[in-house]
Amino acid sequence: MSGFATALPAGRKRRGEGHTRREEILQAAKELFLEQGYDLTTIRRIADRVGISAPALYLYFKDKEALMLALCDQTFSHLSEAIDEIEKTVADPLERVRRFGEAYVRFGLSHPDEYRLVFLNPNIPEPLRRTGHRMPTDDPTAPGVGGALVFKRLVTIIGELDASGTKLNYPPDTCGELCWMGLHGLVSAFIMKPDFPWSNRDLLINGMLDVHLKGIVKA
Amino acid sequence: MSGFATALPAGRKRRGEGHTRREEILQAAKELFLEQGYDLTTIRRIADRVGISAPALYLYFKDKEALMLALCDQTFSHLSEAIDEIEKTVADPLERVRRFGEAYVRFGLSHPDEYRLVFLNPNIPEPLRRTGHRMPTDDPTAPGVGGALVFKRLVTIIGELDASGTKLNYPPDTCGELCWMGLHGLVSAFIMKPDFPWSNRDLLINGMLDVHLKGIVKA
DNA sequence: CCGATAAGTTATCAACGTTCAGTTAACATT
DNA sequence: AATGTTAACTGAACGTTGATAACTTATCGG
Repeated sequence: MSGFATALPAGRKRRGEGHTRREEILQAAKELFLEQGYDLTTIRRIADRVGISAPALYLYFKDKEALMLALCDQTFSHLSEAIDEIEKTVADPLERVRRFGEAYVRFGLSHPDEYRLVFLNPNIPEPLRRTGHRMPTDDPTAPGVGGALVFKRLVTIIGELDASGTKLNYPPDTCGELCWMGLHGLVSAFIMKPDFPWSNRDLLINGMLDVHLKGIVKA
Repeated sequence: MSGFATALPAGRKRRGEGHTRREEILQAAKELFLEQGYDLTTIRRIADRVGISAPALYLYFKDKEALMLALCDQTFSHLSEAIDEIEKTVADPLERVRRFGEAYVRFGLSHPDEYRLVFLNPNIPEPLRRTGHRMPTDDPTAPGVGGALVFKRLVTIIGELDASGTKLNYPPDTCGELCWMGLHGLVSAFIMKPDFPWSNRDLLINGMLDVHLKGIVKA
């Protein structure tokens, strides 16, 4: 047993100059997805950038969708780490919620393609669409669940806000859902209509956070 | 001058049994888009359902994107009519905003597929996505502006709220954007994750409206 | 009937995701 | 050192896609 899931047998040299072809592919795909979006990024172009043929890509990923989902999970784990950091360093529950919101929005805006794929993609190919966005699943290792887990953590944090004695205007679940919906609407709008003349971006982000934080806790 | 923009010269008979081929195409495309989404709906399948060949479709629409945009406008004109009704019957500015929000959410929830088509279709062709949904345009006859016009009307209504003397926490534009983003997040969430165990739907709708109305006007 | 034009066809294109069948490179064993 | 095995890879091809070109048919006014 190698203990090195996706690697070759130990000592084995590879064709390409890179050491882990899978990582090379992920990197190239990530660059291209970010440059041109999902649709315009073709398997052939990814392969070209890596320096291999298109079919070689299928040795590492079942299809284009699996490749993108692998990238999504990889990306969402970064957001999850940012939330870990907040939970470790921020004590005040209300401040935690705000910091979560800031991190969430920042993440969405700097990873629009991954955000789109996970949170607002109804046109995903059939097998993926059948399971919605995998939210109902309870297997955290399944591909594509990163977004759902992050959402659940916000609900948890707001639940702690309630437990810490802060009086809420709605049940904790409802507060969490409202807050997430607001942030999600904000991020979606920026992503889907980037050229629209929105008023100042930071004003909108802070405004959304203020509106929801004030609206959630009892006056 | 015929006054019948897309029609044939008066008295002219058509090949198909339908009277306006363009409408037939729109109807078939709408059904297929709603059944299978944008990507899975092919030009050939639309043509099949209408009973014509694929290239014939290009006699009526420049490309697949233009067809989609025509559908978007058609759908959103219905929402626009509902807003006309509110503006005619509701005098109080704050109440107008709330009623707008209710109508917007109701529209989204009762036309989830059309809403998806216009506001959260990330697999829309790249050139279309780059321009958002053409929100920046100021030509009201241009295709694809239906959603944008509705949004602008909210901003206008909130602007009147400001003009009527109610003090706002942010500029009217910003208030409108925040409010729309919140409602959009709400509708999107319900549409995209209908199976998620959300808390009570009406509680969330009213909660979102309360949160934003209270957050927008000065305490 | 005729010329014009609207409406539609077949044939075809390049590009896409993907699969197939075969080839090369690196190892373990003899 | 030759051999067999297998991972890694390639070129050619398949079936579809959106879209175009070139051509045909139907319907009209005159």
